[in-house]
Amino acid sequence: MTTAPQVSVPCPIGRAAGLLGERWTLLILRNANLGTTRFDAFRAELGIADNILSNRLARLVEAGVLVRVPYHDGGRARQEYRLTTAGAEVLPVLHALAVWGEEHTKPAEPTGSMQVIHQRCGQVTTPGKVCDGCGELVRREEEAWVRPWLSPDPIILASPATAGT
Amino acid sequence: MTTAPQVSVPCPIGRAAGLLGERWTLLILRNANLGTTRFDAFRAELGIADNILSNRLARLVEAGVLVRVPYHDGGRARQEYRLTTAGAEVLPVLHALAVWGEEHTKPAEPTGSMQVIHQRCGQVTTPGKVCDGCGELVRREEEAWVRPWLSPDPIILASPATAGT
DNA sequence: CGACTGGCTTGCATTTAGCAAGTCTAGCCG
DNA sequence: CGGCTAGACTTGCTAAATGCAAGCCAGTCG
Repeated sequence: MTTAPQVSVPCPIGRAAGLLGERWTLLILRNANLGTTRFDAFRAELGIADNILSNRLARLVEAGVLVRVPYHDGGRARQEYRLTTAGAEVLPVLHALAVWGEEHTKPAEPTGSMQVIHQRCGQVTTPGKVCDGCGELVRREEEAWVRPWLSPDPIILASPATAGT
Repeated sequence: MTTAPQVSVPCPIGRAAGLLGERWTLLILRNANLGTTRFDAFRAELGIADNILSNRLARLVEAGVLVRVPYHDGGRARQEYRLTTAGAEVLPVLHALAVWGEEHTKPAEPTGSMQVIHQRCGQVTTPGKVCDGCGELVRREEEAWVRPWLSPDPIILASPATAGT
């Protein structure tokens, strides 16, 4: 495992990087925060190999970042990977990466850039901060992302699986 | 290269993760932000293999996150790797990781946890936020980290290499 | 009953990472 | 002046991790 040896070092940054810094993990969590839950959907969206996706999902479940929830799809048992609270709380990391990436890296070909929208007031705002439009704290349930290279429609962030579910 | 294929995808998170999410990179940047500049020092602090360190430093220089500055040490030419502005700006990512790691991961053996101190008022504060003690914005030059498993002394964050240097 | 789909596991081939040892430059020591 | 040492790397080789392709199994559709 790539960065896993670091998972129990004394530095919290080292531990977080040891788990989240493995290849694909941050991308999986990004998509999970945007509502992806199924194995196939992750595979299709990320272009990740099956065995690695399987491995990563297992590790994230083990780490308590995702939960595996069986559900029924027309009578058939299927699995869903839902965010836990810990998974939902990687959001600040994603925000920080989004800001840094927007500022310091360039896409291969110019595309409209990602935007975070405060659904309550409808304004575009800086990721991870108080709303630029209305000055209020942007709550997770009120936050949506626009990723114009995929679709012009905003995507509201997924809510974590509640303890009872 | 581990995550490098992602460096020019349209999503800024993907691009940032493609560069910063490579193994060791976040740890190198963490230490660089704490003042490490020399090859040997990174090697000793991280326990990273020479060839990989060499490779990562080269990639970070290429990405504009670090600059290689030759300097004189008693008449001998040495290299120093200094943060650029882009390198200094990964700080929010480190803050987010520190908070998440502190909250959702456990060290192998209990140690005093990492603390961020606002030097101006001397208070411990939450990483990446307005000072919990005095309510003012914590500027980078006023921020110090205490990492008690290494030393009880606070370490003031390194300032990036100025354009002229 | 055969095909199909979602969610995986298995088997290699290819990349990376990790370790050890070697190189090169340049002071410093006696 | 010859040998020694230190910093900053390369080079070679082994051990993991990644990627691709194929296979499997349960259930549902036609």
